[in-house]
Amino acid sequence: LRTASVELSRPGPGRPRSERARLAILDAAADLLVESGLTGTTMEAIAARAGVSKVTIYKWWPSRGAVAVDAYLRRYRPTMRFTDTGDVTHDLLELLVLMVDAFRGRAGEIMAELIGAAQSDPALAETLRAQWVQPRREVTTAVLRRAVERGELRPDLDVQATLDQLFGPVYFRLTIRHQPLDDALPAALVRTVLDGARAHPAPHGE
Amino acid sequence: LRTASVELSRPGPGRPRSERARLAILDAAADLLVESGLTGTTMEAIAARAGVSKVTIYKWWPSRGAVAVDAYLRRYRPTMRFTDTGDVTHDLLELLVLMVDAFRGRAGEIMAELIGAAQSDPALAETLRAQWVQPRREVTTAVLRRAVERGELRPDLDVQATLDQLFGPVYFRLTIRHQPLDDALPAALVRTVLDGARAHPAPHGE
Amino acid sequence: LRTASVELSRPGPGRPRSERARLAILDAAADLLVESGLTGTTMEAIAARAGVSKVTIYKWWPSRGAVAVDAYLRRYRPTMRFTDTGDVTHDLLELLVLMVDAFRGRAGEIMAELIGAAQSDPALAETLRAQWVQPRREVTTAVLRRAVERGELRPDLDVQATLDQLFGPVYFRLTIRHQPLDDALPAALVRTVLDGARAHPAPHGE
Amino acid sequence: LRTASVELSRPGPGRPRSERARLAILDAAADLLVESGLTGTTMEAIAARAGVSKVTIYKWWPSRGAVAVDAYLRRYRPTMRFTDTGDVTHDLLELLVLMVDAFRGRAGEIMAELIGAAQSDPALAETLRAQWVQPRREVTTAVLRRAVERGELRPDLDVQATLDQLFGPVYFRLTIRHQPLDDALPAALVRTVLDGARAHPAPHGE
DNA sequence: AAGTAATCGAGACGGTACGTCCGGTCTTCCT
DNA sequence: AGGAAGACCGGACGTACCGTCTCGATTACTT
Repeated sequence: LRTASVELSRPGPGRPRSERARLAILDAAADLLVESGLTGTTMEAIAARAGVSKVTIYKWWPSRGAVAVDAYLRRYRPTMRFTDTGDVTHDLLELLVLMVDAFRGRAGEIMAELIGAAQSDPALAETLRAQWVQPRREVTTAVLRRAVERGELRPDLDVQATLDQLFGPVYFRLTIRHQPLDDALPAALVRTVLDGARAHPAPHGE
Repeated sequence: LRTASVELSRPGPGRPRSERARLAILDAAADLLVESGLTGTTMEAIAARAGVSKVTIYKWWPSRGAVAVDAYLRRYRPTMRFTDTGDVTHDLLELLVLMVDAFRGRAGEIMAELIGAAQSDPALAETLRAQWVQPRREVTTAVLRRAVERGELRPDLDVQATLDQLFGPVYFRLTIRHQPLDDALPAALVRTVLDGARAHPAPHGE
Repeated sequence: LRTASVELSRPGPGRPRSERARLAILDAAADLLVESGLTGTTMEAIAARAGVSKVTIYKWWPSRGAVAVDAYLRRYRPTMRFTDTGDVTHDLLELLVLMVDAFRGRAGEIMAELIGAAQSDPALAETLRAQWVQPRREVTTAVLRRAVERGELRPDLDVQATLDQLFGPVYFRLTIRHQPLDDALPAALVRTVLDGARAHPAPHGE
Repeated sequence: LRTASVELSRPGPGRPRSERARLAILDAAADLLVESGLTGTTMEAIAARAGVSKVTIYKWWPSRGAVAVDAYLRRYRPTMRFTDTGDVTHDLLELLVLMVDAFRGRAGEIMAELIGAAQSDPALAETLRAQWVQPRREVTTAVLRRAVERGELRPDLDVQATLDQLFGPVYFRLTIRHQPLDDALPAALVRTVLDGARAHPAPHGE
C-alpha cells in the first residue's frame, strides 16, 4: 500500500518504521478476521493481540477496514493463481472455479464482511477495488479481448458488462446468500455468457 | 413484518400498539436514511426524531437494520411497478431498466448500505432477501419459465444462474462501484444472456 | 451538591438516578484517593472499582477533580466539628488545631493534591472554595466579629486579611512543604495575630 | 539548574551541549506558559516550538514541571528586586508589595499553576522551594532577626510562623482565589503582624 | 366503576469501542 | 558524543451508541 513508496525513499532521519510491528498487526488482524470476523476485528483487539499501541496502527492505516483488507490480501491473495491457456471457455471456467472455491470457505465469509464494511468506508472500498477486484478483471479482460481479436467473440461485445455477468453472480450470491455457491455455477455462467439462453439461436451479425 | 399477525390476533387486554408511533418511527428512519445514510440512522436518532422511546422501537424491530429496511421498503418499493407483456426480451429489459433507474439515485446508495449492514446482521439479510430480492426474482423466474415452455429458451437452462447473470451485475456495480450503472447496461446484459457473446454461435442442443 | 435540588424537584419521568451508583462512585473515589492519591484516581479506575460506567460518572460530575473533591468531603468533612465558646483566643486556637491535625495525615496530602488540581480545574476550585474553605472562614468570621463587637479587637480590623493570616500559613505549609505542620504552629499564629510581634507594643488607636 | 556544574567540567570528548538548544527550550517554554498556561506547556509543544527533539529536553530536565519552573524563573525572577533599608515596617511592606504586584498579573496565574503541578511533582516542588520561596524567606528572615536583635520584636518570636503569616496569605489568595490580591493587603498584613489585632494590647513579655 | 395488563415517554445505566493526546523511551542518521 | 527526527508502547481521555432497565403515565379490555 504505502510500503512501495517508503521503500523507494531514502531512510531519512528518525526511527524507521518497525517492520516487526507492521507484520504483527497484519497477522493479528488476519487471525482475528478468521476467528471472529470483521466485527471482532476491532482496533483495540488488533493492538492488544499484536502487542502494539493503537496509535501505531492509526499511523499507517486510516480505518480498521483498511487494516482488515490488507491483512486479508496478505493471507488470501496467494490462493488465487491463474495461468492463461488461450482457450476462452477453459480460461473463464478456470477463473470462476478458482473464485467460487476461494469464496466457499472462511475467505468468502470474510470477503462478504469486507464488502459490507466498504459500503461505509471509502478507503476500504478503494483498496478492495484496486487490490482485489481489478486485478481479476484485468486478467479476464485480456482473455476476452484476445477471443474478440481471434474472431471468436462479437467485436461489439461490451466487455465490462460481460465481466460483470461472469463475476457479478458470484458476488451476488456471496453477499445476498439467496443461493449457495455450488459447483455447477461456473459452468452455467460460462455457457450462457458464451452461447446465450436461446433454444435456437438466430444467426446474427446482419 | 410482524404487523400482519398482530392485526389478525384479537385485541386482548392492555393498551394496543400505537400505530402513530409505528409510522413516526418508519418516517423518521426513512428521512434519516435519505439525509445521513445508514450510518446516521442510529436507534437514538430515530427515537429522538420520531419522538418515541428507544424501547418502543426495540419492541417491534430487533435491530436498527430491521427498522431501516422496513423504512426503505415503505418508501421505495412502490417505485418498482412491473407489468408482464409476455415478450422475454422486452420484459427482461423492462425489469433491468426499472432496477437500474431506481438504484442510480439516493435509493441505490441506501440499498448498498443496507446490503453492507446485512453482512453482519442476519435478520436484516433475511428481510432484504424475502422482501426485496425474492419478489423480483419470482417475477423474473415466471418470465423465463414461460419462455422455456414456449421453446424460446433452452429447456435445460439453469434459471437461478440466469437470474444472477441479469441482476448480479447490477448489485455488483452498486456495491463495488468499479463501473457506473449506465443506461447501456440493461440492453447489454439482456443481449448477452439471450444470445451469448460468440461471433458465430454454433447450433447446439441437438 | 446537586443532590439538594434533585431531592426538592419532583421525580419527573424517566428512570431516577441510581443512589447505589452515586455512593459506589464516591466510595470508590475516596478509597482510590487514600490508596494512590489524586494521580491514581482516574475516571477509568473509579468506574472500574465502583462497577459503574464512565458515562454515569460524567453524567453527574464534570471532571475527575469534581468527583474527587466530593468524595473527599464525604469522607473528611465530618472530622472537623467545631463548637464556639465565645473566647476568641480559645476558639481560634481550637479551629487551627482541628485543621492542623486533620492536615497532618493522609487527608492533608490529598487536600494538597486537590488544591493542586484546582489550579487547572475551575469547577474543582469552586467546589473547594464553597464546600471546604468558606464554611471554615464563616465560622471564624463570626468569632472575630463578635470579638470586635465586644471591643476586644480593633474596630477597623481587616477581617479577611486576618482570616488569611490564621489559615493561610497552614495551607502555605501544606502546599509548599517548606516547614512541617508542627504542634506549636497554632499557638504561634494566634498569639501573633492577637498581640503582634512587637516587643513593646505602642498603644494605638490615636 | 544543572548548567553550572556542566559548564565547570572540562569539555571532554564528543559534541558539547548546545547552549543554543538550552535557551531555545527555555524561551519556548516561557512563551508557552504565558500563552497557554502550564496545561499547554507540554513536552511535545516545547520541543516543536524550540525546534528541538524531546530527548534533548529529557536530557537536561526530569519533567515538564522542571522546564517550566526554570523558564518561569528566567523570565520573572528579575522583576523582584528588593533593597533592605533597616526599617522593619517599611521593609516588610516593600517585600509584600513587590510580591503582590508580581502575582497580580500573568506571572501570578502561572505561579499558581506551578504550585498546583508541584503537588504531584516532587522535583518541581523542590525547585520551587529552593529557587523561589526560600530566597524571599531568607531576605525576610534577616529583616526580622535584625529587628529582634534591635529589641523591636519579641525575642521569643517564632520567625518561621511569622514569615508564614506574611507570605502565606498571599499564596493562599493566589491558589484558592477566595479573595483578590488587593492593594490594601500588604499594609493590613504588616500591621497585624507587628501590632496584633487587639484593641488595647496588654503589655506582655514580662 | 374498578381492576388489570400492555404500552408509551423519558431517561439513567453498564458496556464496548472509538479516535486522540501526551508521556517517556527507543532507534536511526547527521554533525 | 550530542542532537534532530520521529516511531513506538502505554495509559487515560471524553464521546457515541448499544441494548437493558426502571420509572410514572396512559389506554384499553375484563370483571
